[in-house]
Amino acid sequence: MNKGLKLQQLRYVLAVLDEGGFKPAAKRLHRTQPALSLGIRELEESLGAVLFEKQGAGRLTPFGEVCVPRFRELLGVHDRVVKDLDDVINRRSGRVEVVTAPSIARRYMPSVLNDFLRKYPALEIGLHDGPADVVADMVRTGEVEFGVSALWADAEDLEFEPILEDAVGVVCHQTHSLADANSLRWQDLIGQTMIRNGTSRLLETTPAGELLAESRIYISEMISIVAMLETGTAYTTLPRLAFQDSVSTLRFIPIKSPTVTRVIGIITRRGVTVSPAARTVIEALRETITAESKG
Amino acid sequence: MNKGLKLQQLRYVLAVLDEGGFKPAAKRLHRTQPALSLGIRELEESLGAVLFEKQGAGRLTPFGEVCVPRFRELLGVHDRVVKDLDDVINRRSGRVEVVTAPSIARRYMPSVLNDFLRKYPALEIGLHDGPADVVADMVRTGEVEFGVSALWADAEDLEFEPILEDAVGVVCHQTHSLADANSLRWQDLIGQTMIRNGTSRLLETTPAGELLAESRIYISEMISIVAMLETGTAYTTLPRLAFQDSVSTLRFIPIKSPTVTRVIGIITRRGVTVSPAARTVIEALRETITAESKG
DNA sequence: ATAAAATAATAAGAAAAACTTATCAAAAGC
DNA sequence: GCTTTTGATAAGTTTTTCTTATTATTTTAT
Repeated sequence: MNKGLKLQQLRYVLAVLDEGGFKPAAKRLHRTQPALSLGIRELEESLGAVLFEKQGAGRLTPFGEVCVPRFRELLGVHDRVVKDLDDVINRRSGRVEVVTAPSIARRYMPSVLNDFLRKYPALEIGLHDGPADVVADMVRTGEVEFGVSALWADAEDLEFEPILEDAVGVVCHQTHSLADANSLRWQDLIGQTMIRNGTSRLLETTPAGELLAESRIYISEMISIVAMLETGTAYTTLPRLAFQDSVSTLRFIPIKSPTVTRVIGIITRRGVTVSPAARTVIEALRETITAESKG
Repeated sequence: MNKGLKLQQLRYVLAVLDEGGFKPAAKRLHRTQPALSLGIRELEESLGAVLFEKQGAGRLTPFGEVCVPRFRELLGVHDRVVKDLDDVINRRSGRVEVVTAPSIARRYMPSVLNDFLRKYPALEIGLHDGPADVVADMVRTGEVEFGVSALWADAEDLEFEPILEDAVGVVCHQTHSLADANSLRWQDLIGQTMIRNGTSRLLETTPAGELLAESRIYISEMISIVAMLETGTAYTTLPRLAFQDSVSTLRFIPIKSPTVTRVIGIITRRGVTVSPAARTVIEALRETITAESKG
C-alpha cells in the first residue's frame, strides 16, 4: 500500500457518492468525467482495494463503506483547519498581548482598545504596563508581541519604530516659586531642590545635565514623588505624558532651551513579524495618536 | 485566501521545524532544498501570510505558531486514516458477518472459526444460521457479507458459487424396516410412511418425486422430525450433512438411483465485492471442506 | 427483444504542477 | 575581513493531472 492520500481524490469519491454518479460529480467539481474516473482509480490502486462496484451508479464495496467515513473525517478536519486559519488572518479570531509605558496605557490605550473591540468583535487583547526596561524584557521574551515605550539603550535584538515625541518639563506644586512661569530655561532651575526620577536621565546629555549631579533625592514611584512635590519644597522633571498621571495641585511648565523630548515608539523583536491582529492594534494606536495630537 | 492545503507542503513545514532548517529537512524528505523553499512559499501565498521569518534557521512567525499545531493535527488524522485502512486491507482489523445453513454452522464453521481467529487475531466474526430462504434474505439485505447454503431459486440479485455436494438419503429409526439396508432405490420406499421436511423438494424433479405426492406429513423443525422418527413408524429424507444434527438411534441410508444431491455454495450479492476479511473466511471454509472430505 | 440513451472506462495528447540543477544573495562563523 | 552556511531565484525537466475523443457496457424505452 502506497502511503499518502490525496485530498482531492477523496473529494472525488465523496462527490460521486453525493451526486450518485461520476458525471454529475464531475460537473459539481468543475472537472470532466474521465478526470474523476482516473483520479479514483489511482486512489484505489494506491490503497490496494476497489472502492466502487464495477457496475451501477456509484455503489460502494464493503471496503469503500469502511473508507468513506474516514475520508469524510479527514476532509472535515482539513476544512476546519482552513477555516480557522482564515479566521486568524482575517482577524475573526486570535489574541494580542501588548505592554506599554503606564502613560501610554492611560492616555491612549483606552481609546485604542475600544476601537479594536468594536471593529474585531472576535479578537481578544491583553494589556500590560510597566517601566521601559520591563517593556523591553516582555517583548524580548515573547510574552507580548510588541511594546510601546521609550527605548533607552537600543538593543540589537529589538526593533524600535518611533511614533510619538514627548517633551520634558518641570513639575512642581502650584505654590512653588517656579509654578507661574509659562516656560523655563535650565538656568532658571539652578539652586532649586530637584527630585530625580526614572525619566531624569533624559537630561543627562543636555546642558541641564549638571543639575542632576547636584540633585540629592531620587524617587522611583510616581505616588511618592507627588507626595514630596506637594510639600512645595521641590520640583522634578517629567515628560508631559507621564505628568498627566499626577494631581491637579501640581503644575507642568515646559522647558525651552534645552528642549528635551522622550521618543516613544513601537518595540518589537528584531526579525519577528507581528501577527495580523497585532498589526491591527499598532495601526489603531498610530491613528489614535495622530487624531489626538491634532484635536 | 486560496482554499485547499496540500498535505505535502504541510509536511515540508514540519520537517523544516523538526530539522531546524531547509537543507536537512529536504534531505530527510528526499527532496532538494529549492523544492521545500518553493513549496513552503506557495503554501504561504495560498494562506496569505508568512510562516517562517526571513532570516535565522527556521524560526516561525506568530502566525506560523498558530498554524503548526493545526498542521500537525491534520497530518495526524491523515496518517491514522492511512493506517486504519491499511489494517483493514491487511486483515488486522475488521468484522465479518456470515450466515450459513445450520448443518454447515455445526459441521464446518467451528474449525473455520478457530483457524480464522488464530490467523487474524484482530478480526471479529459474527456467525448466524438459518434455513436457505433466511440465508438468502440476510445476504440480500446486506446484514451479512455472504451466506453458505443451498440456493433454491437462483435469484437475479444473488451470486452462487458451489463449494460442496451433499447427498440425500433416507433417515429412519434403527428399528425401522429400512434401517439395515446399505443403500436404497426409490422403489424400496413405496408404501412406507414418509415425513416431508424443508429439504424434501430436492426430490421434486426426480423419479422419487411421486413419493412426495403421497406423503401426508410435513414437519419443519428438526427436533419434531426426530421425535416422530423415534416412534419407528416413519422415515424422512435428508441431505447427509443435515442428518448429522440428529441422534444416534437414527440411521442414514444413502439413496442410489436416483442420487440426489443438494448443492451448497457461497451466496453473495451480485456485483458486490466482499471485503478482504470476508474473502479470508471464504477461503478458510474452502480449505476446511477440502481437507475434511479427504480425511 | 432490440434500439436508443446514458454511464463509465480507455487512449492520447495538452496543461499544470512539482522537482531538479545551477546560481545568487544574505547571514553567520571564524 | 574572508569563508562557510543557508535560503532565494532562474531555467529547464519530469511527473502529474486534466481534457478531448472514443469505446465498451449497462440501463431504459419501445
